[in-house]
Amino acid sequence: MATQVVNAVQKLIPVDKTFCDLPPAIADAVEQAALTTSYPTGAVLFAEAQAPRGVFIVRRGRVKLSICGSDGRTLILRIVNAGCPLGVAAVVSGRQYEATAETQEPSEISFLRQNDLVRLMRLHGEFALWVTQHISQDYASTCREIRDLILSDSASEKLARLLVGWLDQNTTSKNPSQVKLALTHEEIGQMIGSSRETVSRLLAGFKKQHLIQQTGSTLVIPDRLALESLITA
Amino acid sequence: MATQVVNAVQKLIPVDKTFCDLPPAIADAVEQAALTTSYPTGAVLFAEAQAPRGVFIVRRGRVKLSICGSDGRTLILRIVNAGCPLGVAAVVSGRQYEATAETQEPSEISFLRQNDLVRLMRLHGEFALWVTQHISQDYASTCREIRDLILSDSASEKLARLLVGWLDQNTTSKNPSQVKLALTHEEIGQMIGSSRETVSRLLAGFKKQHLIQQTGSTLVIPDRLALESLITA
DNA sequence: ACCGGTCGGTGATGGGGATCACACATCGCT
DNA sequence: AGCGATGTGTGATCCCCATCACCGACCGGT
Repeated sequence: MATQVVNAVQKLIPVDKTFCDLPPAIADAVEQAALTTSYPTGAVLFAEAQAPRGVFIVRRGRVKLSICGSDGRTLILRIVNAGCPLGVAAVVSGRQYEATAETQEPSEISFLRQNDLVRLMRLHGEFALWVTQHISQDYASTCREIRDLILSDSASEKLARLLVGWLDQNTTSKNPSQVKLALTHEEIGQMIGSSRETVSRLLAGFKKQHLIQQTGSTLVIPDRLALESLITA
Repeated sequence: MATQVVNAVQKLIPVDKTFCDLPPAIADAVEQAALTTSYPTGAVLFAEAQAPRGVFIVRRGRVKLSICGSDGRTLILRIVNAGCPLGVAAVVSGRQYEATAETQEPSEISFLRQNDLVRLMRLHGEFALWVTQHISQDYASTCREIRDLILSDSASEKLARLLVGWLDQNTTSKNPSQVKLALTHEEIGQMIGSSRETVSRLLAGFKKQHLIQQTGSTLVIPDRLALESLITA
């Protein structure tokens, strides 16, 4: 609820890789202007409706982006991995942060002040393009979110879609039909816009239909197509 | 509505104003690369999931942006007025158009090919910044849309919010509590994610509570605060 | 071991709105 | 006028899911 921005750990951290996939010259310029710090789990980088101070670029870790309705319910927009800038839209448009960003694990995050971002964008069209590409992806992803959440509406469909989406992200794992379950039922509910209980019941139903198996925090999806068949509904 | 349908689609149109609020030098560069044409009502500039060809910049008129769910239902994202670029996210990210754009009245629209857009952005950081600002606004508006549509959910709340939003856009009219109703109930339903019948019933209810009055296609909202009181819900 | 907190399962209940099914109005067209 | 197309009003029905309520499991701290 009333979480506050953690300003505790301000230690400078050397980051090995060049800045994402930017040309070295520009990456250096960005690197010089940015301040990279380390955050513990649960740190709030910025909160919805705050005035923008600058952008955060995730160098390592995972950050949860969420928005909060007037009734107090929460919707998780997406989980952001390393390489992505956060809060760009707010900084560029000068309006307030459009969501709340909270680390989900210890993370290293670069901070770039508003002035520096705009200055660098004006200076390097290439950098501006990079920034724009990321916002574009965010925009596209948000549009998909809208389509999936509003125009579907059986909750089981949304859950199935979420699980299949997780499968797609798991190109890293050796076992491609396996998913590490890093979210609580409540959080899953916040991702698909439904209640904790519904998620519980749906997952139980999926198990009963042998669409998924769960051992500990590991989900196994033996038949991906069966799950996908729920989506066309 | 159809007084005189302009069907000379490929006719070049001289546009009086400089390009939105861009510096003249850049505006000229953009103007040279762009092709401005005239469209009748109902023209589809691009459709969801098409491969991007370029961006469209609305010079005059109104364009409806919508997305379409797997079940065939439609959600109207927003109505875009003059001055706004369309389809930028798709072009910049190289993915498909994220929505469908359709003119709602005879409009003049500039087209800028993908290559030219990227070239101009790379060349003029200022232009890239302008583009980015517009996407940022789109992104913010989409986030608001998500919050309003998913985290609220009484339909009456959404409708009230829509009406109040229309009031805010009407700074032009002499009578500030008056709204021209340019959408059918079906389209209103598509804006708030509910069915035509629900919109009908809700509007009837609002009238019965004297929250709105309707004569022809003109809505009068005598007590804005009363409507707003429905929103906190 | 005791306890407080977070998490997960599951029943019962109720309501909001989608959906179906009409009827009526309006408008443009031939 | 006559006719289709389109938009609107309203009743009846039904079902999904939010919500309330409660219980058991697990985990860390003292």
